[in-house]
Amino acid sequence: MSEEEKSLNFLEEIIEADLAAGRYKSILTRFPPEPNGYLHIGHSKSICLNFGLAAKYGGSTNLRFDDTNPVTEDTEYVESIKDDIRWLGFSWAEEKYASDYFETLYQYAHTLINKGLAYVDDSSAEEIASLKGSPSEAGKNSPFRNRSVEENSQLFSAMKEGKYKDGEKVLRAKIDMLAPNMLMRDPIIYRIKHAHHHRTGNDWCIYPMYDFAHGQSDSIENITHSICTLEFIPHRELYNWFIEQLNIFPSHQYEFARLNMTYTVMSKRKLLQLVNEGHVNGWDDPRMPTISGLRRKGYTPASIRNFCERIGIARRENLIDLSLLEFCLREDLNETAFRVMAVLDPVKLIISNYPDDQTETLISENGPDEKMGSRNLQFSNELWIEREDFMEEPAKKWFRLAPGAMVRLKSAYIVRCDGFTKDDSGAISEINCTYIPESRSGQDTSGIQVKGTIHWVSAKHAAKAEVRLYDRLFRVEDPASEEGDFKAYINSDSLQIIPEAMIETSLLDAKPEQRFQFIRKGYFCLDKDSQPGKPVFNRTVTLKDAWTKEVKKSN
RNA sequence: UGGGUUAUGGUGUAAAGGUAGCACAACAGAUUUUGAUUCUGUUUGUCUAGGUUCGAAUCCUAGUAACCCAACCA
Repeated sequence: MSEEEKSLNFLEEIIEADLAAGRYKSILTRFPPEPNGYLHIGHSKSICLNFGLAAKYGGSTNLRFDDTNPVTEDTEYVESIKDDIRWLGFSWAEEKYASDYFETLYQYAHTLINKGLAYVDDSSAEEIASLKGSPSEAGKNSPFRNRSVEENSQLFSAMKEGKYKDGEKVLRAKIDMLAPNMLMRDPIIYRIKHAHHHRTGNDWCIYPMYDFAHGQSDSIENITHSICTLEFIPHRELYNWFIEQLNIFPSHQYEFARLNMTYTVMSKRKLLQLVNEGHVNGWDDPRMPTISGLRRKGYTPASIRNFCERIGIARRENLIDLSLLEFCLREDLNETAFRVMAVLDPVKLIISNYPDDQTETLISENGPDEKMGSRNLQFSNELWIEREDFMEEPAKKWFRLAPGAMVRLKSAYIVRCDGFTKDDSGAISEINCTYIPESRSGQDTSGIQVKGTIHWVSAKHAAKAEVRLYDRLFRVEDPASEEGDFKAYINSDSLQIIPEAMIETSLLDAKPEQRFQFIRKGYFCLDKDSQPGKPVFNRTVTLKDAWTKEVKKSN
């Protein structure tokens, strides 16, 4: 074990080196979402990283909302983000907002102006863009670049006072229009937005840009390691430039590769489209890769944390198999979920030699671990079994029910199929069996060995439930990199609703977010749409299924 | 005037000049009152071409490929 712990990711190496060199007494990280959408599984990689690193090295983590763009942000998102982080199992040291620092940031801007390092530009957005050049073409200086410190100072103050309309003026850092890094070509650091901010209301009509808020906020909070994703690499030069010019606490930015996962999309923009255009039913639709969607689907916080641990941290682009996430989920659920019986596609099984007026109470274990206890099951001569567990003409290697064949009814008796009846459409309507009285579960003296065990529910005692089965949202592994609109690759069969599944009555006591294994069918949990007496279950994940694979292979 | 970042099995991720390891996936077998779980085993890899070295995924040289940067978004 200690051998494995020796291999550190590159951030752990940096931190250990910093600590060993005495550069910091302890580390402080931050998780900095913009409150303009819901968190997704990609964010959980960042959350686990930032909080995990701090925990590992005895530091702490701030939650900071990067709320510098009032037109896209909302309190609704702030609350959902906090919920999701707490649900994942993390606690932040301090809850901060970039907007807490608007006054300080404004003063910083004046500092820059006074040093001759910022100027007010009256150019239009188009003019600024055209003078900016391109990656392979140098930029040109703005005609407003050489305004005096006094004029800039006055103009910037006037911007703050609301003397100008949106877009009329901006404040720019005066760096180098020839810089190969586009971000160093006099980046805009303040723009005018007469908009209502979810926290500061109408106090401000100028708002700092990301680059003039993020690093400064890190610095103000004394963040030691500011960890972000790869696309911010070019920002690091600017990040450091501001810290140096402002002479403030030197936080350092480090970048890692964001999470991509097969059969889903991870950009907020795309997820927003799925929600707004009705391809899913909201941000917490169980098919969404959002934390709230995964949570509603039945994912456990531990499984997500474990997943984030296993995928590792590095600096190369990656596309993680969805199957790894599902593996982590099953690993957790296998140990914790109670086993119950539910029949999703019911067909009637009649036991001809079991008295019609008799009901028997059987005992079934709740799980592989004895500590999970047991419960009572009602047994009678009329049962529901899964339609797919009967084959009129059995395939090879089939060891479920078929004419003349025997199977064990889980926790009950062995039955032999004597015949069946069909309805007018040719579908099986009833399966006739006899049971072996000496084969009762736990006290079997029949000596009969059967290969198959199937689940069942007593028809006379069954309750009903709606069951929702979810499949992957997209038909292709990487919809975002596919040609054309990613929405063309949506899996139209990602949701299957079973209006009336037959469930054992103990499931009527299910609590929200309580997870079950429906034996042989998968893991399920109660959905928030449930009403008293009218439960709704979501399939969290299927069980691994060697039989279906076998069938596919022989076809 | 372009700059930056990254390349290890199907997918991730280790190996800091010295046995290419681990996990997922796949495949095979054993156990099983869940065709689940568990257990055992197998297959598959250092971007290319040169070079240095007793020895290279690692160092050097030259290529190649992928990704990021031209919002008054973050």
